[in-house]
Amino acid sequence: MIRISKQADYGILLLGHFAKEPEETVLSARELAIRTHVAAPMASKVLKMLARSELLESVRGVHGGYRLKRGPENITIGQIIVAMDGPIAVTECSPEEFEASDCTQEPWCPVSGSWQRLNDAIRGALDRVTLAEMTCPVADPVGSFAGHDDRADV
Amino acid sequence: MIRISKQADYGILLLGHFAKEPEETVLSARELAIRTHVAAPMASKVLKMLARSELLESVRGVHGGYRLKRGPENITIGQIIVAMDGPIAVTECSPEEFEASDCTQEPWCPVSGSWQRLNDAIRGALDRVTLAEMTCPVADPVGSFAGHDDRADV
DNA sequence: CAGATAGAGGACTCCTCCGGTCCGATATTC
DNA sequence: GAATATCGGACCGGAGGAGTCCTCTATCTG
Repeated sequence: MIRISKQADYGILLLGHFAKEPEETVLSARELAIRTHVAAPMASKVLKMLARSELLESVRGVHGGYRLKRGPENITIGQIIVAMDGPIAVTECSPEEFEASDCTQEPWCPVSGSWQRLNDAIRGALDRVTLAEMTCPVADPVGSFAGHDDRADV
Repeated sequence: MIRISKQADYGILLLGHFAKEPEETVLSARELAIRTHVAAPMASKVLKMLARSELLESVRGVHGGYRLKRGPENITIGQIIVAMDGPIAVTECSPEEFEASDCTQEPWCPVSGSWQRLNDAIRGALDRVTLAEMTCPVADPVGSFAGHDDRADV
């Protein structure tokens, strides 16, 4: 678990292909679907969402398609996930929606306050990686952004 | 998204109640269900899983129940989530299961290598918070483990 | 020893929500 | 105006999570 949705996954994948092209390159949904081996309607759906989130820019009409709105080094994984899946939060009971939520725990919840920090930690991790770094093929693109790698498997 | 399962949530909640008791306290599933307002069968199920993962110790028979196996400062949120939801990984295509996976992307995937680092980052964040810190009511229990809090909302 | 209590382990059902598809409308080019 | 794209929805099927229940075993108590 602790998984992101498949659509967010696709989003990163699709944007990855933009990052490997020269800036300002326009790629159509169909073209991208072929390259990424994602079903065409699905790719289209994901691209639409990314465009609505200001990560991509759409070019309509013949020879249209999508274009990266910012440089790949200015797009973080966190932003992509938010675009696809909505706000990042591991639990429903985030402070922003305490009232609306059906969290029957709140008054007794011994850990209520600390969720926010956990969420922040994860957000931080996701926002410290840019698209450019993700697509950089081999080397150590991000430094040891995990903090410390001396940890064994969780 | 980027959410943990509800059961993991319950797990943290339940363990939180142990952390607030003196060490070695034995609490029955029924008692905990009442305190946490979690349905009894559900609480029982979660406790069983936690016991199997060596986080709790069970005491059978009359006046039985569960007891924390380690001090709350030696139990991390990451461990609890792993116990409830299995290995932490945001995508299916983790290297450990490349062969078995149906990841049709691998050969072309522009981001394959970097997922591991992302996962590590998240694991790190979750393992840097202990149960003891989560239950500490107000203060700043964990320092700014988010790395930097100067970030706005993602 | 017998009965009551509590956990162990699993099977089982319900139902939400994700993944995926499709269609009609609109915009652009030639 | 015909061809090609995106845009914005609605729509559906199924996997898997959430939750329940039942039986078996272990332990304590009277």
